[in-house]
Amino acid sequence: MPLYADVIIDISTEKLDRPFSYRVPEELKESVHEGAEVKVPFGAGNRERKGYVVGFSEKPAVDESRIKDILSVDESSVSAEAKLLSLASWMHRRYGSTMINSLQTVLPVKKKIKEKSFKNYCRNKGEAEIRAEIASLNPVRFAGRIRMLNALLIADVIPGDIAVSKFSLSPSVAQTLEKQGFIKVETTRQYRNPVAADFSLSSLRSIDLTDEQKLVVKGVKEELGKTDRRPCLIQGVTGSGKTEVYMELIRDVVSKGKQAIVLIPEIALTFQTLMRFYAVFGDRVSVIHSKLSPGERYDQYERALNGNIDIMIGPRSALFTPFKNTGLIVIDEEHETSYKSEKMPKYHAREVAEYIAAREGAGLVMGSATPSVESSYKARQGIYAYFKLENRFGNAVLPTVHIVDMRKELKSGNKSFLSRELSNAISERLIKGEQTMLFINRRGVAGFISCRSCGYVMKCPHCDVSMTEHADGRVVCHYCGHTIRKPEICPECGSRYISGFKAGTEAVEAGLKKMYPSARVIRMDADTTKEKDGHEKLLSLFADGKADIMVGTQMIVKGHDFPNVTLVGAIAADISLFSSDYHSPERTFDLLTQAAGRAGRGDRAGEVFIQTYDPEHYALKAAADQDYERFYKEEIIYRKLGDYPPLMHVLLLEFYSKDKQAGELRAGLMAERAKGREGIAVLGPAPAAISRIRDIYRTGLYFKSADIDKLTEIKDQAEALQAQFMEARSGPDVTLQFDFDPVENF
DNA sequence: AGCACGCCGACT
DNA sequence: GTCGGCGTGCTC
Repeated sequence: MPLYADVIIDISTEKLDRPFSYRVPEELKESVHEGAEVKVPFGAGNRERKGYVVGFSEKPAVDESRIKDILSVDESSVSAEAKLLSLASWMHRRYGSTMINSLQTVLPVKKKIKEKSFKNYCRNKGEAEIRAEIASLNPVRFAGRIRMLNALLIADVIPGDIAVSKFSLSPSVAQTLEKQGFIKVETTRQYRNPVAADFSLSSLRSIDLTDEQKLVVKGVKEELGKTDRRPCLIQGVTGSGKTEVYMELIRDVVSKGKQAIVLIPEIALTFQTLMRFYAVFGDRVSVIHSKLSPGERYDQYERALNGNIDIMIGPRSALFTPFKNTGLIVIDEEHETSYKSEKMPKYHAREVAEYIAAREGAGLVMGSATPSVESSYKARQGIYAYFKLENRFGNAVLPTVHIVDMRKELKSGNKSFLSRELSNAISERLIKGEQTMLFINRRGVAGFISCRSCGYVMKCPHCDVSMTEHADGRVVCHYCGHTIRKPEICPECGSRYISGFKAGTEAVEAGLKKMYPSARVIRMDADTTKEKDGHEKLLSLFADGKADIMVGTQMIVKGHDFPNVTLVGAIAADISLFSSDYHSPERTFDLLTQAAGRAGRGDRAGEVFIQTYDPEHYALKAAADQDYERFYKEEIIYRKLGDYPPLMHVLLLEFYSKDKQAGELRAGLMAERAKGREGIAVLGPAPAAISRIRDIYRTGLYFKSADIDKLTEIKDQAEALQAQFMEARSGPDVTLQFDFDPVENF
């Protein structure tokens, strides 16, 4: 039986960014594999081109007669691209996404490539000659050539895009003109460097390490020098100088001719962080982040490929930097949930980094003030090497943390969102001219509209969520964008008492303005930071002392230091604890620990108030005492009791369908097939927490096992079953996604 | 990107 | 007819 391979051709054109089928000759069957670099004949001229195998099929996708044979396989290829391709193939198998999805995750968008390589058409003959040529040419037959020659009389050099757009230059005309020697084609590639845009360095800074940092650097280097090196976890309190440790390790790796990748959560990727790296490593550093255009992004990819840079800083996608010889991967703020992808393939950067590091023989270093329970567990098991940084720079004093029991407040008649203690503290700061930060956990506190007579809550007709009232009188669904005008009367009972409850931050902002009319309040949430530099603008406004109080969501807790902030309040600390997600206590702990770290970063001691309806919760108490150990010990017990990671692995199958029954039916079938297997627990199927979005019904099916391989088997089985359904094309469409050790609530 | 094909004016 | 430039569309 003939075998066909899907090959993507290595030509940087948008239109070719898809696979082509090729026949695998008998003698190459052994050596062709997913991710392999192959030579194939391409196009009418059968020109030999480089390509990469991205998949296989037994049936030809197009008419058999059109399919050509693969010419050869380059087995020795260690090109960065081939490595990325095989990484994509690994992710495709590991996380159960389609090969195309994996490829799109790993490879940059090629479509903006035109902006990257400029073609310039330069005049190559004298004016007289050109005039003579124009005069001799028939103006009707050679219209294209004359247009171009005339243009050359005006300008010596004509950029390619202008030639095409203004003089409608076709490739055949350009070719003829070049052959006749009238023009010379120059291709310039210009890389945009997002780092060095607006400053230059006279000299590079050196790295000064404290004794404690030196010790950690030494320990990590020793570990990474071993042949059976383990990933290293550095637990360092805020302000202990983890970045210096990373930089020294990077300097060492770079001096050996290797490259380094530094992962940072997008939200923490500030200009300051970047500057620190730039000051030490100069323009051998580059960065990718979400604000870069596809073109700029692609340029950074090329710069890495060509060996123009040694260090890449960025969010989880920076893992796919095509370095020739990656020597070190650093994951800063290792516990951050943004390292888990929400799109297929739903990979975790930590896991992929481990895979890359093992394959490349590179070191993996992770750091956090509050490591994830998963990583801490591995460190305690000896799977990770563990290091600690305990000393802070200077003499920063730990803030005093108060836990405020909001139930007592309510009993004594205080119905406001602020406890008396916290509001007293705010008044005090206002008088002293010091700043206050108040944060609210955004989850579950989006505004909604309800009827006070009958209790009707307005829901989106397409999603299983309540709708949110906006300031301009519109009512919007935050999941699908469905927008309607706010109704005058309750559609259920006709009462006029239907009104909106504002989203958390908005309500708090309004409340504060009422309570402290003279205070200058800044609100920072998804709404107010929508515009391009909204985030930075608000932060610098606050840093410059142009506001007294900043209200916001999690985003205000991460990143910037404000020396004049001496008071931090968590308005409703336990909202996230109510979520059924097993990560909630951990997230609450992280958030509160970080929030507490915001208070008193200057020389004045800070104060922190944690308002809660659940003051006895271990996560809150541990955060108040800034006691990671205690939190971990308590948390790991709950994880054990609940059979959650890191002790067990979870696989979530997500079924999406327009037809409610079809999704449930298929989930039920797959649950049935998997039942009775040893060492695997099956939970569900059950409707998702949000059971419908955009008219698509969502059903979840969970599997738990201590052995990740067993879950992978389940995934493979489900994939095969799904493929059968796709083939049969019977009944309504049901799509299936896989999520290993899910982080977000489904 | 590069090649072929079809269109259309010009010329034998 | 048929030659050849020019623009368009496809490449397994």
